[in-house]
Amino acid sequence: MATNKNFHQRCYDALRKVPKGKVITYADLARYLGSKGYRAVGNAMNRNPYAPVVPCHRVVRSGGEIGGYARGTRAKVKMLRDEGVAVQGGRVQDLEKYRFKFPRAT
DNA sequence: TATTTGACCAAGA
DNA sequence: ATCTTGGCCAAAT
Repeated sequence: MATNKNFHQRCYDALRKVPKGKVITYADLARYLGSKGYRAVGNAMNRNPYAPVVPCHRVVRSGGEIGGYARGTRAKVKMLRDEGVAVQGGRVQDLEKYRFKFPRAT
């Protein structure tokens, strides 16, 4: 079962599956892990920025707002735009369009 | 072991 | 629209 590894580790593993040009919300990520620890997810990112292998910058808030980032929200926005995500007014436009959905176990 | 912290969320005033 | 309050979870102190 997936609950063996540490919560953080699972966060990184799941986040790694998010393709470029897509984003995911903290809530969805937590929900995918079978938990409601939205904050724990963000905490994991903040504490352990596994650098390039884990695209922490693709995680945004539920309302489409960018949220925080270890190196500043500015940098986060910049990267998202660079990946093709429309960010304006401090939030993602057409969140539903860019939102990534995890495959579910069959 | 207990308390604090945080890149959050939703609802209320 | 902004601000406050309560809730939620795991890691760090």
